[in-house]
Amino acid sequence: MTTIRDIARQLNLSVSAVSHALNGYPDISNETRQRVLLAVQEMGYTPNQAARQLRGKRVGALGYILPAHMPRFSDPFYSEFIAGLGDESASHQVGVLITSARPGEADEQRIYQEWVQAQKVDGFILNRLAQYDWRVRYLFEKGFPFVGLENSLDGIDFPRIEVDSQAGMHLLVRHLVERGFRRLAFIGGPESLKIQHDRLDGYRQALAEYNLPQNSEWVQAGDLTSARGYELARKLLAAPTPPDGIVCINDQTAFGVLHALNELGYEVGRAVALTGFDGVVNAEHTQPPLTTLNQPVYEIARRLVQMLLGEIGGQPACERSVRLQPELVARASTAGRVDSQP
Amino acid sequence: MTTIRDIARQLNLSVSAVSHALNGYPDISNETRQRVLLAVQEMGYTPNQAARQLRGKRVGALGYILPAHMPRFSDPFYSEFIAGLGDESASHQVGVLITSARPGEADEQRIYQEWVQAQKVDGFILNRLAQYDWRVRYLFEKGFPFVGLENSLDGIDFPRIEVDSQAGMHLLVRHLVERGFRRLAFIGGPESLKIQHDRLDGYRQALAEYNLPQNSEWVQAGDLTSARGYELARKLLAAPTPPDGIVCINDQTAFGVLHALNELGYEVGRAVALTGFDGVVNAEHTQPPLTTLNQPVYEIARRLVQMLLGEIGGQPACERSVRLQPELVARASTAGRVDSQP
DNA sequence: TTGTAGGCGTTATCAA
DNA sequence: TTGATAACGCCTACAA
Repeated sequence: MTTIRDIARQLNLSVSAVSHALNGYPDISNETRQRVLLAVQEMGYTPNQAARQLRGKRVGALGYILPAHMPRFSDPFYSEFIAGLGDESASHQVGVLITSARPGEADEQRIYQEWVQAQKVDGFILNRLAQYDWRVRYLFEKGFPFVGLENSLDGIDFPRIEVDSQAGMHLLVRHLVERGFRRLAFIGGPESLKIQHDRLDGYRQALAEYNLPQNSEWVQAGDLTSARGYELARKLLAAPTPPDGIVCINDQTAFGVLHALNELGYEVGRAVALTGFDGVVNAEHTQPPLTTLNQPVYEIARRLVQMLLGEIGGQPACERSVRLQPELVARASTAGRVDSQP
Repeated sequence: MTTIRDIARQLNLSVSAVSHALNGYPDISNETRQRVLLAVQEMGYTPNQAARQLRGKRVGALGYILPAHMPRFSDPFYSEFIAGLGDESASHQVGVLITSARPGEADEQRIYQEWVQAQKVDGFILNRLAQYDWRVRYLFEKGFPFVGLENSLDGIDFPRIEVDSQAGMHLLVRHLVERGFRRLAFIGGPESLKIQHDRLDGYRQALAEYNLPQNSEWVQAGDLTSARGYELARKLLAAPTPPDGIVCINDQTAFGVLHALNELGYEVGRAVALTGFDGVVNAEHTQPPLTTLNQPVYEIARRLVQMLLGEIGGQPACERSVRLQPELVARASTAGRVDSQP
């Protein structure tokens, strides 16, 4: 491994001269600097991260812990999100250290603590925030930099991006009403999740506003997977008064619901409407294509990295909280109501 | 930050005593060891990675560079794969350092080099191998540990998992023939990719074996995305002699093809058959559900991590090359041929 | 069984 | 403008 000493020896310079030349200090002759740069090129030298870090510099890595609930964890949201994190951090010459943990389990806590303690990363990106989130309180208390997608209710003001779920749900419900659907069910996610509350509240408020019937049986708690969406859809449709529209907390859930609807012979978009939330690419290619609320996942991920790097670099973003409006993407799954039971 | 010295001071011990106690040396009294362990617990001490690494130990991170071709990169294959990498590495107390780079571009090369040079990671996991892969040659030459999903043709024997694409294609084509489909097209990926060659070869061999018609217009080069699958399907079906079956290199491509087929009014599974490759969860929920060759992506990722850790720890796997057979998952998209043109 | 000392590669401080 | 030297936190011979 080529070290800074090798360069120094090669050029008959001192280590510190080389270091200065490399780190852009102004007190080095231009000629020397050129010689150093050349040698670095030729000998293929890259500063050793560990040594640098030990000396008090940044680690050059951001932490992200994938909330993988289950072994066969599969959600295109995350490939987009991670690609966004990766692209943006690569462009700033930092990496993203990733591992996965089942949310809420002891392991998860251990990993966060360890990465903080051992200084494995310079900061964290959080998503899938809980209403009251242990991670937020812990990191804040430690003074460790972090940013989040969504907020928590812990009363801590951290840099974050929020997607206006409630406004989105209003858009969606209005759209459904306009297309003639009135008996709207909601398939959500785990109780503890912040987005579950926001989206469910949005759904309820919108129902009230448009004088739509409310029915506690129409609200089901899923787990953000297609498999669960599939099951709950069958359950909903077997009820005495089945809904004529199903609003899902995310696209992945909607895919499962769509499967069930197709299998049961419903004409989706006509007899029953269906909507998702996220705007993943796959939603465009379902049969029928899925109406959804698009969040610019890739851009959000990039922005989060920017905010976090600012935070780490000691330049806290002037705007602590960025609020984005999801965009309604109307597709055939909500084409318009026509009575035709299977 | 709590350091090993803090612990030592607290207990009136020397640093090395603590170090020994922690690293399981036998020359420490049991009582002392207990006291140390307790203090470590109480004071929340975790060894500093950087210092440890500088001292010649492992970094505690594996590298994976996501081959993200495009901004809105979205493929459930990767969320499964990354979850597998994350879960397995977490259980061995190491992380996965991830970034993304467009395959083949200069950036990609720079990142690999930098991570090797700066010792950011202990080893690499490669996938999407090219027929002749720069990364394989580079890492091998540097003596840097790595494992791969798929092989390359560089004549280098590295630890890897291979999925028998050719056998898989045989299964698939036989299945299609049995169901009455004979004019089979193939939508593949970029020329340079190893899997493109393997799967295309498998397709061609199987066609020959079953005396099926070959037609160069039926072989299209996509890019593994749904969007491109959608376009190419429309092109294929507009041809003078359209196929009655479309074999896709991966599920994601097949999703786009399915969209096109549905849109054009084909009865998928009857008039035209469609198959994917990967076995992502979403393939189960399409309309109709997609016949595909299942690879145990999650398990593969875990196994790769195990192999890589063995390699790093100086215990090269006895089996350098694990060969897996993909499993045919027959679903409605290949139900059986019935003549009914739209 | 415990303590002392040297060094891993960098950067920062100070002196030349 | 450059050079010597001291940390950073940890591990490990070797000495006590």
